[in-house]
Amino acid sequence: MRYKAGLATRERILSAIRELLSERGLEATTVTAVCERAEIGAGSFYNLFESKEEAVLAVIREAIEAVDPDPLGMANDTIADLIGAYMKFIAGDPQLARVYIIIAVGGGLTDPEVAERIMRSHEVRVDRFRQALLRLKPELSVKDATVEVEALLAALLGLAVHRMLDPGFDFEGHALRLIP
Amino acid sequence: MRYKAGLATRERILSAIRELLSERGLEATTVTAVCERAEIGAGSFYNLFESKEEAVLAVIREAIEAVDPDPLGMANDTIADLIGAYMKFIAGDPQLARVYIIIAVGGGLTDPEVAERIMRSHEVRVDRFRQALLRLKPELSVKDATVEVEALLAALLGLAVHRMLDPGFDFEGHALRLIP
DNA sequence: TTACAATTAGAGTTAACATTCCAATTCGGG
DNA sequence: CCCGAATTGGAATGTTAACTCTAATTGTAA
Repeated sequence: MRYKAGLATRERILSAIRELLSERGLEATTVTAVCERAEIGAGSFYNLFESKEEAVLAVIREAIEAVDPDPLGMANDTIADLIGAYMKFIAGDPQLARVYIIIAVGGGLTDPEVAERIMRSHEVRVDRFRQALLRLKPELSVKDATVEVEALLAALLGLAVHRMLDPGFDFEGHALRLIP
Repeated sequence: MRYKAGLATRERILSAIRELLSERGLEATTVTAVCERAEIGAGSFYNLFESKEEAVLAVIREAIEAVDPDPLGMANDTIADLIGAYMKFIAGDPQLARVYIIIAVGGGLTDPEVAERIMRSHEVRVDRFRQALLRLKPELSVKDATVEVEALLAALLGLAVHRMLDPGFDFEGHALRLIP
């Protein structure tokens, strides 16, 4: 893959996978369906990806990483900032957010690599939120701060999941109410 | 299906589906895998169920119903009672709880009937929690009570999802902290 | 006990899936 | 403009899924 045409096709494939994953789930994301949506032949797909799994994992990684944008240099963010960033991800890129939720719940079970990735990204998030919370309430013990942060993140996750099931759900209103 | 043997086989099939769904997700729940685990031939399966879908839907319905046990006669429950019942479902029947979460998130997308069922069961839950909350805090408007209840249910859902991803997660401790 | 319906196992069918192969076309550096 | 490499579509392959068929066995009501 060195020519422009190849790179463009690669992007079309990844877009098709993103769409199919978020609209119809992992089961419906077949190579045939991806090729149809990307308007390419199967040969082109396998010219650019080793396997279906590799291509799907690329999108899944992308979704997991998108949950925590700018992992560096946020050392002074407030809890409100962090919640805002989470809201921005969920509301601002609903497609990738759906991929994240679907994979976190459905695929995290099956694929140990995905499960590992999700848990690791969650640990990072807990750390960051905890630091922000301790700056806001220095009187808390680390343990109490951890509990509070875990509850906060679970609530955000629950809101995100609910929004996915019910598109009319006021995710942002509820997320704002979670700011301590 | 009128003989005892048939009924027993039917139960073995439903158990196998419950196990496979909760352990390995919808994709891995194939008729072949179900028959292997239930130690029967494919002929027996199709003697008892019209299709794979019918059998899987039977388990899914069971899981959705289990979230709200005893739908009648809880008119005087407190919020604490209702949260306790939810906790009992999640912690007391982790297998069926996993099925519920997996289907609510992964399958609710694909299958409109499942999505419909999940939303309906959610409405019922909101009603029941709201009534309990209004008994506890009569000064709240219906609107405010709805918002509070939606946030509470989303938090419970988030905790349940998290517990599924991380079996060591202290679901019950966090759920108790949600009692108003 | 007997007769008939229910149950059973597993081989066979069909379709969809991931993947491979290849001949034809397109790309772009020299 | 020319040539080797990249890219392409689509037909071919092998596998696995859901489901059907059938002959043999088992259950039970009378």
